[in-house]
Amino acid sequence: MARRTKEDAEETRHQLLEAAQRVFAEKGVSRTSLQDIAQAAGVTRGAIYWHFKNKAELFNAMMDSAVLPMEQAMQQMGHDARQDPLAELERAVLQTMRSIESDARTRAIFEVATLKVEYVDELLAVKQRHVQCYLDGTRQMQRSLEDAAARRAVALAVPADTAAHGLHALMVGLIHTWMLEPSRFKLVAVSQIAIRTYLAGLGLKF
Amino acid sequence: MARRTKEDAEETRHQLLEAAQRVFAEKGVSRTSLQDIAQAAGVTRGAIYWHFKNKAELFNAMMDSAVLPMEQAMQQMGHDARQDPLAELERAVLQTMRSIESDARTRAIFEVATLKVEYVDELLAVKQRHVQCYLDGTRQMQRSLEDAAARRAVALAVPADTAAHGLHALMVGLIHTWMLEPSRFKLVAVSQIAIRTYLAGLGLKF
DNA sequence: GTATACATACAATCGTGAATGTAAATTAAT
DNA sequence: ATTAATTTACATTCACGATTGTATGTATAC
Repeated sequence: MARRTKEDAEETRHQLLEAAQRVFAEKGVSRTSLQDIAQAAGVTRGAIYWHFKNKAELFNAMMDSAVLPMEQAMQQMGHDARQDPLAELERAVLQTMRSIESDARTRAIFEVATLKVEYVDELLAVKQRHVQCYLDGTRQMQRSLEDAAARRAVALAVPADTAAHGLHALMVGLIHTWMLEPSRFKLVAVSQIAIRTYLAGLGLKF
Repeated sequence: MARRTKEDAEETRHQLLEAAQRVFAEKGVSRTSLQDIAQAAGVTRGAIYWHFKNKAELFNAMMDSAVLPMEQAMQQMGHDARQDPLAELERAVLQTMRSIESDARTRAIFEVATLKVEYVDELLAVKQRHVQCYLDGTRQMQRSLEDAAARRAVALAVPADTAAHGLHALMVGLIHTWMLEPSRFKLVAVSQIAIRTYLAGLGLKF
């Protein structure tokens, strides 16, 4: 074939990301060949090698398309001093859970990230991004918890950083458990109860 | 080579499981060939095909060697009516965490199970075993929570099954988070605090 | 002697990356 | 405004190594 317009190129790039998400979720990352993705996107492998260096970079780009929006949402927490930091925290967490439970794209990408990829070799960089995301998340949570405790004039039952680790682990565990068997419970509903239970244990009430 | 005694055969089988654990943890499941494992065990692929049908069955056998003992420990919970079910629950959970944090074999296998395997195709059966293990675990936890509440003559703050889901998710999340970056926190110490915090939120005190 | 516990050899497939081809879109020159 | 030159955005082809499953060989324990 031949040269297309820039908009067309962006469109095929987008199609490739969509196809990758679908096929990765279906077959797992290591078992899908670039041929599989190209075919699902209606192009050949040549197109992939034009837009991405290799499978790892394609995978990275796919993750970015889902994770970047969430990171932004997390970053915005705590910027409005009039809001209760606890309410903001809960809102952010439940919004994430809602996306995972209801949005097919987000769910597929989380499914890949939790069950259908091996974090080795080239994909170690992706794991490092997860680590960074996790560090940022716990730091943000720690601040929210400290602010909430101060506003309520109570002391946290445990050190704030440890409390944040636990809260983060609770989120991660809820997502992983739900991914294992989504029919077992309602992610948003159970998450809300679990988080409020944990916060209550810290001495924080709504 | 040639026929060896039955004890020798068992020994090579054991060596194969050990080698599989090491190499899987190093390179990920999909990227390790049976040749890699055979070489690490000091035999050839023929030995593997003699003892196991294929890579999936070898993987299954390896998981069993680590998971079966833990399942037994969980099963034994609640069989002694004189013990506080909450103390038993905590003991079981922390024992698991201790194994993961201190025992290299257990840690390697959990590392593979959480970060270095894709649950697709032939390995879907392994995922189903995880699901079963998860269902058994939450059921057991639910019973312990109900018993503990009854013994203390208090009502749980939330439905028992939901409470169990949350507690299980907390464990899973702690393990996953720790695996991502073990240097970030002490697994046993943080787990104890997090679990006690959650239980306090349920209205249960030690 | 025979079944066992492997080792060795072989065929067939698959995925990758690079090389090469090519038609259309852009740009520059006239 | 044409035309020519040059990129662009892919498609096609090829060489190569890596794995897998199986088939067959073989020495030894029983």
